[in-house]
Amino acid sequence: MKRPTQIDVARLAGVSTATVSYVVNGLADGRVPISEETRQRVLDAIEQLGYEPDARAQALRLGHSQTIGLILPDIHNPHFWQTADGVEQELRAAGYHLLLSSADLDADHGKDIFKEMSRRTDGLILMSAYVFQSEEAQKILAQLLKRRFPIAKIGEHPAIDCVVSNYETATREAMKHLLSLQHRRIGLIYGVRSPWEDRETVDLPVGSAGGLDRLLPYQDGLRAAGLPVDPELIVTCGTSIEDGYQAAMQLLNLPARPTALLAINDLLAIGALRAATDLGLRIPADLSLVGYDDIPLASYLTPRLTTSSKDMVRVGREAVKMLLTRIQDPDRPQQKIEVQARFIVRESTGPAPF
Amino acid sequence: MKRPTQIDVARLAGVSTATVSYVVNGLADGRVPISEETRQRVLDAIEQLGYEPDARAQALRLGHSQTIGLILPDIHNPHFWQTADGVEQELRAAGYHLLLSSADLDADHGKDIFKEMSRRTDGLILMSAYVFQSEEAQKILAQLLKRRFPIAKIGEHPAIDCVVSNYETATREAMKHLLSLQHRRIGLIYGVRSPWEDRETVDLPVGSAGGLDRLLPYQDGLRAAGLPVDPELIVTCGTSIEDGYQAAMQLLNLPARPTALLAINDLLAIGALRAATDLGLRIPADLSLVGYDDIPLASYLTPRLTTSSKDMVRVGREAVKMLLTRIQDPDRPQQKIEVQARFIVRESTGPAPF
DNA sequence: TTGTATGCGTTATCAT
DNA sequence: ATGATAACGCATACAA
Repeated sequence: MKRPTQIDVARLAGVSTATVSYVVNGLADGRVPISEETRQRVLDAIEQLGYEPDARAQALRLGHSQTIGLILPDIHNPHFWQTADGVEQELRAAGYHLLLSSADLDADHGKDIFKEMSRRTDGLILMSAYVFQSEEAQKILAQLLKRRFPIAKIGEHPAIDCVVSNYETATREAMKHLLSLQHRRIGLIYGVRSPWEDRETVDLPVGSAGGLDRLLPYQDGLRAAGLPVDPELIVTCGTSIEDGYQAAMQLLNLPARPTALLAINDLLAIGALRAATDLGLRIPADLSLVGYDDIPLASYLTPRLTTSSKDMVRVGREAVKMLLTRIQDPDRPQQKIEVQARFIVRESTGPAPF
Repeated sequence: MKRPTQIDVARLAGVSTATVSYVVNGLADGRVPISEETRQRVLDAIEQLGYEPDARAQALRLGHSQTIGLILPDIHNPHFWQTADGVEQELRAAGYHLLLSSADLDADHGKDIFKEMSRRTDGLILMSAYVFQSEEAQKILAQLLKRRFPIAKIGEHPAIDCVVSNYETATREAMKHLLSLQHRRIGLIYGVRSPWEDRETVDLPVGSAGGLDRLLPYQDGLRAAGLPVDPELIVTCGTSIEDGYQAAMQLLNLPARPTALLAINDLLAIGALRAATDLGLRIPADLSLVGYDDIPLASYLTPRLTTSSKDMVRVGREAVKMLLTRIQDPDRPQQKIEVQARFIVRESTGPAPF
């Protein structure tokens, strides 16, 4: 009653395992050296036994498993789910399978994920994440690269195929937008801290994962307008809705209350929106709010959220394409694709109150 | 420059591959028949070469891959992400890996997903989905069961370990709630249609996947209160936010406008909320709205959404536990776990307007 | 047109 | 304490 193998089929059909393999694989090279009669016999045996080739054995023999790995920085954020969505779609279209893992909560085990994933897949799609900043992880990554293990990264990287899409330009536009609306005190909800980070007090993260693509242009925008960068207006917090709520509460209870809030992602913005409502503040009349990521909900909220969009589904798809071509041709020069982000003005921003 | 194998390590350390295997595996049976000296030598060689055991070969040899598959009915719905989240967490804790696939868009290929997943994993977690209603799929499922391939299902099933959690009771409560608030015309946004279904006009789906656990109690509730079941008040649609929006628009433009709306999930409810807002209707003053699933956002919306919660993260975890015990002991009698859903009254429901 | 034999990288059983 | 070696299930080069 256990899984039948090629041998079982061969026995039942009265042929050799090679023949079984031939008919199963449709006879690789164009040539079809199998008589219709035995073919049928084998097919019948397969049908009768319910034979399915063992993917593990195939993987060993063939040297690949048609599986690629995706490591998400934070499985709770819809932003990343959209990416996963795109990745899954494109992979499936290409006949590949998706091994999914999340890195959150797993600071120390980051390197293990890394190892484990690379051991069981034909390629990896990485996203900028804290996990990869550890020395351990970097070492493993270097090793994979040396071995030319196929990797594509979502987010900038000097030595890896990558699809980059950051919020620098979009943030500049957002600041211009806010500034032109006469906002002078603009708060930043800088939700970049993962739960596990609290333990080991990590320094400010690098790359867009750390939200620097939003933090820096924010500061620049202020300075360019001759405004001070008030540290009081930047609150660093976690990435959940509740974090956004708390951060906004803190900001909105400041003696000199900001008239606009930049939340580093839409989830945080939703928390902020709730906080504003709870404080009796009307948006955008009393407070302007801008988010990031343009999650599907953003345009259905009341008010519809002003935000920036990265089209992560597209980013996910591009990453897959990139990875697949890399697998196909390991010698190809390093690739880099840019997916433009765009700033979208909707209803949550308006003129500063007097 | 390619992946080093046991043989490479053995050569470099001047030992046999068996010895390498011994030190890598920490010497299985308690007994440790390896001298500290060679041990070090092997370890050094491993370090130097950056050797990692090949998971594919291990899988073949060991007969398992520490990987389980999860098939999501609709990757776009946060409800299912939560499930995946729980599954991923629990799996990781148990040292397993997650092969993820989505069934949406893939009516015809449903059976293929099925096959492919079972070929490469040690077990499967299924959710109620249309895909499995096809005869093809049923046949494959039957075969897997006969072969005693480990499967756990999220949603009722007569012959499979399952964790069930439906909305029957919750819906009854919701109806009672609405009725006691004097609502007499209650609309149902019945978002159960997948995009691909349009092609082949499928009959009404079975099981909670089809939302019957909400439809039936809804009708019963009405009848029990002596109210008619007006087909006009039930609009069947897709599962996206936009679908919810459109459905609500249709309902709210009825000559005899309903005073309350039941949306089969929170996404639809959010669409409905937007529609109400666009029509100048206030919630809950002019219209009561109840959703399902209690997605994280639900309690941050304005108004906070009255909904029902299934705790899908928990469901996901339970499913994994179930599957893992099944793998460990294939002879165990069929299991079934119920996870209670609860109806949560928040701010989107109130007394019917006059 | 089909069968034989070999190897993919491991682990585990037997020797030594 | 360690080394040969036989599977695991499959795909293929080569023979027949």
